[in-house]
Amino acid sequence: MATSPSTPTRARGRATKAKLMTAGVAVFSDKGFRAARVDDIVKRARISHGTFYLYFSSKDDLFEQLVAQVAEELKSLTESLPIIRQTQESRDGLEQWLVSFIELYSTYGPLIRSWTEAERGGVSTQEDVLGTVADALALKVKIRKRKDFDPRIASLALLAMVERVNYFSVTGQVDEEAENLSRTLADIMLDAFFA
Amino acid sequence: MATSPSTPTRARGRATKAKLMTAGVAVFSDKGFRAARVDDIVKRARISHGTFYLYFSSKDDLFEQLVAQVAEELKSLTESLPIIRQTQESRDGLEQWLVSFIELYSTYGPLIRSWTEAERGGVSTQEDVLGTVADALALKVKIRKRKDFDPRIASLALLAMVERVNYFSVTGQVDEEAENLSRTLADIMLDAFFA
Amino acid sequence: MATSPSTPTRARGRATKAKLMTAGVAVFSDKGFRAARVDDIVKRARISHGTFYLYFSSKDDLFEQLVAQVAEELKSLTESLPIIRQTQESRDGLEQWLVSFIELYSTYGPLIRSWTEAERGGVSTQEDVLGTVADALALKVKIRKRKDFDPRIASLALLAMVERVNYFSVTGQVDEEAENLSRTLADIMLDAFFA
Amino acid sequence: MATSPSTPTRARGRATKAKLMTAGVAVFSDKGFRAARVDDIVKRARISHGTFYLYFSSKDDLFEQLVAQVAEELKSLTESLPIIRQTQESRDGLEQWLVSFIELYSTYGPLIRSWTEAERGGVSTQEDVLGTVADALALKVKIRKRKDFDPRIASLALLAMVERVNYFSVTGQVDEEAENLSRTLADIMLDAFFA
DNA sequence: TATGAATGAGATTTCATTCAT
DNA sequence: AATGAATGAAATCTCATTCAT
Repeated sequence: MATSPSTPTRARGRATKAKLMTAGVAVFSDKGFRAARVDDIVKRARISHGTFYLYFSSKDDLFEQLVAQVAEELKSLTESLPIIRQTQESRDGLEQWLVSFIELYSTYGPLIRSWTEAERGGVSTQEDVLGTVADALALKVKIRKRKDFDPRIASLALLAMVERVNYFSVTGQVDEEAENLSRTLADIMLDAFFA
Repeated sequence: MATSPSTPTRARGRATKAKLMTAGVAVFSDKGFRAARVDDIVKRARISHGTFYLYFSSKDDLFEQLVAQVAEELKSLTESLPIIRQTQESRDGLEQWLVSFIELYSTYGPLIRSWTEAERGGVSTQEDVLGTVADALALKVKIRKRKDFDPRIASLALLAMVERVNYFSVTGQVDEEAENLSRTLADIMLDAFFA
Repeated sequence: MATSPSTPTRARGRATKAKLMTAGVAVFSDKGFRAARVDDIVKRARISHGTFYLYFSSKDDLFEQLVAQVAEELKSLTESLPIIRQTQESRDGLEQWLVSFIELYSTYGPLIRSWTEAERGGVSTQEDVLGTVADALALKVKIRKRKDFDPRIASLALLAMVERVNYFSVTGQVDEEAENLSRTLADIMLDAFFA
Repeated sequence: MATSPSTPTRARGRATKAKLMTAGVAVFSDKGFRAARVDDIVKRARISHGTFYLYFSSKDDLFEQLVAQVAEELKSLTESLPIIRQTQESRDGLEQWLVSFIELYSTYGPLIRSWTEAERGGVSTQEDVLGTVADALALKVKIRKRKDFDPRIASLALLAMVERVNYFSVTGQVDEEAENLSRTLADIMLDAFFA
């Protein structure tokens, strides 16, 4: 239908749009895509109902713009992933990277979780976030082939673990300090890869 | 509001209710709680609209009854979890158990994923499925204390991994045979626990 | 459930809400609470269906707000009731007051009659309109104690009579001019009180 | 539509029908015609849903049969009303009659109140119960014409009073013994008629 | 650029009545 | 004569989007 309205040109307009996007992350995270009401978003942004459609052509449009934003940040993140070998250096590098990963997930995790739900036409599933990162990870892990599984699955498995534990950490179902978690998880990952 | 209508007394009624519950699992899994239409459910069950409300007082009610059913099955599953040691026997037992776990997830996984979305009043999140099973697993794993993490987190992490990989398997983003997966995952778990 | 939506801030909104309340009185009066359709109300107000729920969270909510409005007007009415003695002055004052009472009943009588029907939880019955006014009346009537009845019952009885006759007048089962009625009723009341 | 099913021929059938009518009085009285659910009625009668339609072709049909029953009893009541003059004998007779009237109202009052609500096609209003009785009463009262109102209005007014007070007595908003009430009301009536 | 109000398509829910046993 | 189950038309309510100012 209507294409996304043009980007606001003045400072005030940009500020309004930013407020709406921040509110969008919060509300989509809280309630999921479907349950999120445009009303919830505009209330949280303290913006009027009509103004929303000045910046986004629809609820979908807002979601897509948020996704694009996350994708952007994810891209830089995966690109910063170091080569992983069975060395102390790698361990430190991986741990460091996991801190960033977890940080990103603290902000966007629940939003990403609502990804699937928002898919319209089956497109988004393939653009799976974890899958993408896992593929990058698999390429960086210098691991010997094991007869029973390939690195891609292992990467996916381990990232899933990271994501989930972090999710529990964010929602308070597990209370460990972030720092602690990343070390623990780095340990498990390396143990698993190089068992 | 209205309380859940009484259980049907005759065979025909019980069959109808069962049909509706089966259809419910399918539709909630497909679309998530919010997007699922009562209409979708009754159409799939080939039952009239009004009949739905003969057995469930609302869409919420159906969901809650499904959750209760899953919880029940999960309970038996966790109870059947064997003690896990660093032996070949344990490996086989765990692998076997994972097959059951994965099977359960094949049926109810997507439903469980729509859990959060359906929560009304924040109750459900705490009754997290994985969390519950993870706690049971932690108790069964005979593992030496590692300085940096307790078995509960490890269990949770590993189950998260299992769940996620299985989810990818179900949705076709990873294609491995179930049998293969369970062995792979059992390997990773034991490696991680007893590294 | 949902709480009553907030009051409109601008003139147009207030006008719309007023239109809906006026239509509500008419429709509830015509058909009673249960038989009244939200559809009837919005059609009469020439307002769209969705707008109704912008101002009232439900049919119940509209009814409750109308009841509150009636209660408000009744309060002023009872407060304006003069002291009643066996004098010509009192007779005139009472007659005058009855005119107001009848006028109020012409507007809200049928609505008040649908009170009982709408009661949810048995609250409304006790807040009986006539009862309230009768109590006020009993306090204002300077009457000697009669051995067989107290002023409160007499007041109630007489007001009931007034209400009913007026109702018949409104529905055309009795055709007397309003002016005529109030004099007649004032006569009967004073005769009864001071017989 | 369907005409009323034929009267049951056997004892069991008659008992069932009686149970349904009793339940009908109770439920219509409690909730009014519209709000009364067939379900409420059959539950109270401890009869199955389907059986209801064995005896009554519709909810309306039940109501009409109940009305007919009340009308019957009312007819005998009005016929038993004595001539009323300004004598002690008349006072006693009227009081006695009011006892019967109140008794009838204790049973059917709330049902009669739901009369108007049930009217379909404006027929019932004219068959107003009080109106009918009032007319009978007016004929029996040997009263001199007052310049300002005719006996019919006075009768109606007074009966309305009687009905209403009795209604309050039934619902517990006034607590006087029935015996007491009838004397009080007889007093007011005669005072009013023969002031 | 911003807003409060209005809209209406589409969802959920109710309940008198019919059906099969 | 009795029953539990099924039906579907009609009602209530929701909410993304558009409109007028």
